[in-house]
Amino acid sequence: MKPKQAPLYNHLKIEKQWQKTWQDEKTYHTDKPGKKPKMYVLDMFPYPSGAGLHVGHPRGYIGSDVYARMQRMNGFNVLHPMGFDSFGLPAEQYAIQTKKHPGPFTDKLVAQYKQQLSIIGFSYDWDREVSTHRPEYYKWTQWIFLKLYDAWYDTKKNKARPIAELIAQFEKTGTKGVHAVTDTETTFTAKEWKAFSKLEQQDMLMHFRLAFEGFAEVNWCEELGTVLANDEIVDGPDGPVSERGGYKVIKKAMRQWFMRITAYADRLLKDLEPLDWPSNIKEIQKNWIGKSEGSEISFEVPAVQSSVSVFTTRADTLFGVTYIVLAPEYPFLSEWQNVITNWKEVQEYIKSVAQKDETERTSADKPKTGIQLKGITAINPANGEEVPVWIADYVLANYGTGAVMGVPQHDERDHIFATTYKLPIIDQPLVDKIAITKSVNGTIVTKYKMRDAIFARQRYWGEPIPLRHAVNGIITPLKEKELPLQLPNVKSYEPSGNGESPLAGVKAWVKEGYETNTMPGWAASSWYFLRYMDPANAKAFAGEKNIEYWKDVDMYVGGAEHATGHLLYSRFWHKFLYDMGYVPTKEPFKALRNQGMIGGADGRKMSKRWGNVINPDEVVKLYGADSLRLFEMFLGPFESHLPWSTEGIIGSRRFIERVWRLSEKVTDGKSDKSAEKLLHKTIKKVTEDIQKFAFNTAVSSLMICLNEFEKSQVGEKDFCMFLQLLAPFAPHVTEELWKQYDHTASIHTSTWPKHKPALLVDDEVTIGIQVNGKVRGEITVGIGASKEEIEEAALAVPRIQEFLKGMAIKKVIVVPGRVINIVAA
RNA sequence: GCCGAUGUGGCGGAAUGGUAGACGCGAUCGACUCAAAAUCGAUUAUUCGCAAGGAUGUGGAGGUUCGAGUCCUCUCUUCGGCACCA
Repeated sequence: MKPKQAPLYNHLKIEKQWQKTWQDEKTYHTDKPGKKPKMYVLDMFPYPSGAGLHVGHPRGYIGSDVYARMQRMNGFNVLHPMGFDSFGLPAEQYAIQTKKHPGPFTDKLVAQYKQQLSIIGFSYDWDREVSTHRPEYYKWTQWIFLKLYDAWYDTKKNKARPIAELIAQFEKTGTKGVHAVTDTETTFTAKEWKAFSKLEQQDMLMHFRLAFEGFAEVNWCEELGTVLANDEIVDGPDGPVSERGGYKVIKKAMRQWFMRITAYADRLLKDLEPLDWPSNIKEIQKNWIGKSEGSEISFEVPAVQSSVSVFTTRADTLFGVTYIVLAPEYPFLSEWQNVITNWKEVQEYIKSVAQKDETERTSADKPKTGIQLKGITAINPANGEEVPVWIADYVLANYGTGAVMGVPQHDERDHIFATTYKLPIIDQPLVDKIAITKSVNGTIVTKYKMRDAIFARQRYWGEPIPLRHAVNGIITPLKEKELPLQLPNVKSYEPSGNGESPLAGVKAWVKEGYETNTMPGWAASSWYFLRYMDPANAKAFAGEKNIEYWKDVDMYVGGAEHATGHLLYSRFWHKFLYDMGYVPTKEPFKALRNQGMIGGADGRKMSKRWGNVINPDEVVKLYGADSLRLFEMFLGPFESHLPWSTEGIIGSRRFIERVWRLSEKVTDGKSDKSAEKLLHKTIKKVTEDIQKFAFNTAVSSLMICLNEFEKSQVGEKDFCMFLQLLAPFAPHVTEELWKQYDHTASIHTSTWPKHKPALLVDDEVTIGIQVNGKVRGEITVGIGASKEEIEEAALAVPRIQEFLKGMAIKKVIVVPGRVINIVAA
């Protein structure tokens, strides 16, 4: 029954009221693991910043919410959670400036953010909210870190294993040869292993652990007394300077923690293939991992009774080698100094290269420099020819072997170098790569461009790394029951001035020997999706039953900018957890969709600087959350970057008002046949479109349906089905209208409509008539009309006869239901 | 430089090789109104024409096809990713 008198559409009242009801009644509550099929729909959780939301931010959330809502109505047990990635820079900066603890400030930001989200009407199960800066959460981030610390990668079994098993192997049989992942020479017997000091054993094991300590070049600013990220540095007149203050920035090797993501390079590449991800994201990850297959070939250097091993993907050009080039950092250079006759100049060259920064050195279009190592030559193993040995800064020390063979005839860079230094360029026939590699005793190898990831920040507002350093250098991981290792209070949030984090200034902390680095931003976000499965669990990062049931994320929605960061790190951690038996799936995110950004109406990025920021709170207040949601979905393809349009949202608002007004003329009886037929077409279209994230065309088809409804008689049942189709987009207004038709339960837990196939078929169809491929008219024919009948009818049209006058019909093509093309000359 | 996208009315965009421009915004005209707003109706790719109707048209140049926005070749624009990775 419809209400006697419909009130005016008041979005403020309706939206507030239903948001409260949904919250009170836990309409979007996720069921415990059971028989119901699961559907995990996840948003990339936000990083709460003081700036708050603009209308571009919720776009992805709206898309995933529409999807989640339809799947809920489809009968799935939907897990659709939200949380906050709450460690990081904004709160850190705030703490430095105000000298106040970032905790309360972060809590405030989280609350603010949540408030902004809540008025948009998302169907999140807020009972599962997580914030990564809370000790209950980061206890498990630390726990996973310890598991990584206590693991190594077994390249034979191609999986991670506990480090204890490696130690047992060392004690029993020792080890032999070069480890494929770490490139470390480890040759010792069991006896020798036992004779190692504790520290030596620790150092050796450090080459195997998946979380390990090492040294890395960082951007160091002496004046600021801190390490800077790449984007905090700008180019100055004499090399790089800090963005803030313009102080000189140099490269400095510092102790760091790392994650051995390179151990997983091949699996990260291979397992990408079957994922339902946007192809460009897969492509970006693929390029980032950068697999290349080639050969390692050894060139004898008789003068020093040694050899240089080069890596090449073009072993087939081996006969064209005219010189060998080493990276300036090539490890054995100083051992050869007595033989190198121009050692002084060589040394100077190496020094000058060291002063250049990374970007200066690696920009492809800068001139190539180098210097010959006089006094030594290398022997080409293919033909025994003697070739000169050079060092040059276009060769990178940390890729391949740090040495390359120069083939100017076939390599552009070598060609430039050879031309610059007047080295010979010779043309030799190509040979078979594999055969030549074998014949010169080389090996076929696979290399990756991807590097191990630095896992440390010299900042306060991050997870403490749960390790103790003893005075003698021995590192002891904390026991599980000692977790979480909570962040201590500090006097100053500023970096310490000698490159260490503010934790280094806490006496009690240092006395305990705790690690003073904190974890990077990507630690917490690499596993948060698992925590949502069982967010309150105090005994595990998530309970087994929950993990078994929820398994992985079915639909993940977020920005494409995480392609080589978060999305890669999460996959790495997940694979590790899989290897160790903690999760049942190899991949965390089965399907991924990227939302496009919304720019300012002026076509520029939405930013305070341009004064083009639109605040969603104001839009919601003025037009309503339903209008905002509908408009953001209608604006254009989900993945496209689109400009905001304040005029445009009026169309969505009008649409909702028209739906509201239509409800007044809905009858108890049946709908017109035409209206009913279109409704069922719309059901099919909307269902398919939401399924494939084509929200803009789904909304468009709802508009088309409404246009027809306004011209027809519409029955209550059909109108309610229409409301159901609209419900994921405009949850408030549809709930309000739905409840006016004697429904006690929420529209959002109702069953998604199914189209009747019989109603999709039309009796008649209008098709175009083409003459020689040009449209000259149209006819309406019965759906069952044969090709002959259509042809006859088309030829009977006077206008067509006019066109065909004086021409002979050569051929007639009939495409049923579409077009008829008459070919004549 | 390499890899991947992208280009359609005034604007956002739609279109399994089959009637290009759905849907929405904007605009123009009309109805309602004392008037305005809101609402409703009509028109709205360009161009020639009084009209009927014609010609042109999906960045550009070719091609395949009865038929191309869609497929192929070359090329340009814009945007992302990587960037001396041998």
